[in-house]
Amino acid sequence: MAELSRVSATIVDRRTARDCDAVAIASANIGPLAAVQTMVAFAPRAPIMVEGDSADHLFRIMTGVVKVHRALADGRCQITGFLFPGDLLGLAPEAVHRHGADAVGPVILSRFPRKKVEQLVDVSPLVARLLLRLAYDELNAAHEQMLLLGRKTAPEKVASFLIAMARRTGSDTLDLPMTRAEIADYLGLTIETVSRTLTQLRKAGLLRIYRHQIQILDRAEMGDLSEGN
Amino acid sequence: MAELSRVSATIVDRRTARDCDAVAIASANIGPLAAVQTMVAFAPRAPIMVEGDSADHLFRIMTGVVKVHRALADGRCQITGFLFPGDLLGLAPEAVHRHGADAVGPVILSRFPRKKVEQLVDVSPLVARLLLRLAYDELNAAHEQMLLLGRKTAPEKVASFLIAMARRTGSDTLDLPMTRAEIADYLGLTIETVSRTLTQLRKAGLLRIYRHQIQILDRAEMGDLSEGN
DNA sequence: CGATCTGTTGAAGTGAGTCAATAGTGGTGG
DNA sequence: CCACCACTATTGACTCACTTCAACAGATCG
Repeated sequence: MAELSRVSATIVDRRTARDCDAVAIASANIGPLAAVQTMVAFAPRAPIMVEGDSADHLFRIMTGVVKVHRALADGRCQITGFLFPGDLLGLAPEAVHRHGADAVGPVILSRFPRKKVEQLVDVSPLVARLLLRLAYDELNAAHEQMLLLGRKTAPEKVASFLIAMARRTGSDTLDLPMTRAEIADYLGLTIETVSRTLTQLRKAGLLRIYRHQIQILDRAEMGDLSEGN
Repeated sequence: MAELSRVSATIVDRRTARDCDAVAIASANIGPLAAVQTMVAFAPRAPIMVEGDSADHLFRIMTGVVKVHRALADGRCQITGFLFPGDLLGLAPEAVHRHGADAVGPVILSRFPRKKVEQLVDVSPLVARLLLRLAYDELNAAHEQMLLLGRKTAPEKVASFLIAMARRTGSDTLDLPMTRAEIADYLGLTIETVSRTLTQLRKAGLLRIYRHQIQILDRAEMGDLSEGN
């Protein structure tokens, strides 16, 4: 793990109020776990978990965004999810990880020993319920993404992605932390198709784009597109 | 729910020894739940759950195969998974189902009230662990399928599917219960592409095909193909 | 024994990928 | 501080894997 020994002050200061809120909310949920956590920071693009790593820690995202992915032998990559402040990483009960996880931008995580978490599940039905709830939310998201990957067209995929991001942040003005390549690997497309589709949506008057800032102009139209209407 | 009042004897008798074994194994796992179960039977193609149904029961597949799916407004469908004897259905803790489930062939399920299950989670850490384990297994399968849907070619998809089915049954001779249309909706392809790809694999000497019976002749080659080598 | 559903095969079309050139951007060091 | 360099994004021309449309062949079932 490419772990940074010290957290740069500038990295922390750049975080938005929204991130802090999300962390605060998640802290309330995690309850008894708070006692045994350690902080860890990662530089942009640093690998947090590698496929095959032994899985002996649970992470919670404090600031920044993490991508979780699987790859084929020849390098083709599918990003299975983006994790945001408050989300958990490394819950799967396997001995070794079946997926990799990288920092998208600068990331700060809190880390718990997995054994402690498992003990808590046995002791506290509240923790068990929380983890079950989170697992099923993830499963639901995964199934939704399977529908996207298997059956949606490129414009529908991009629209779905932007709408989902807007729903998460609660704003129609997005500041995407990920590159076009990462969006492509998330949507099962190529960078070129993502780029072309974005300009196509812009020319149709649905978006305004300046690099990673994207503003959704016609939310209704975008919503219809994302659902295949 | 299109529920049959009586289970036809012929349906039951047609089940294989393998199915019965799977059920026996699953019964051992489910432990305390066994006391509150009811049996329900469904005819081939009968809907078991409809998107939007209230989710107040948990099912366990006793015999037969169930497909779980999501659809877009215009009818495009993605099958998110096939469930086999021993598998659970309807665990998600939402008030209403986000997915539909249909019987593929004749199906017998055992049904539990959801409230009872939730009570058990609170009382028994063993049940909590079991459900968590199952949820993460499903999540892992979903992520693997996302890699397939987003990044694999048609031959790789079909090979992956057949290898996975062979792994599940423990035999290289498969008797697929699902139609080409269902395979297509599971792999994000069309019926025609599934059909063409199967004949292509057959002509390459990797398969032998007679309708729903498929025999994997070259397991190594098929495995390589499924992993993108 | 016809009607209907499922599966196969062929021909033609197309959405997204590939290859390639160019234009922006951001970080680094002289 | 700015000039360079490497990286990211956009755009165009072309290709191709998969889809679509269509015809037909087997199964299955009343």
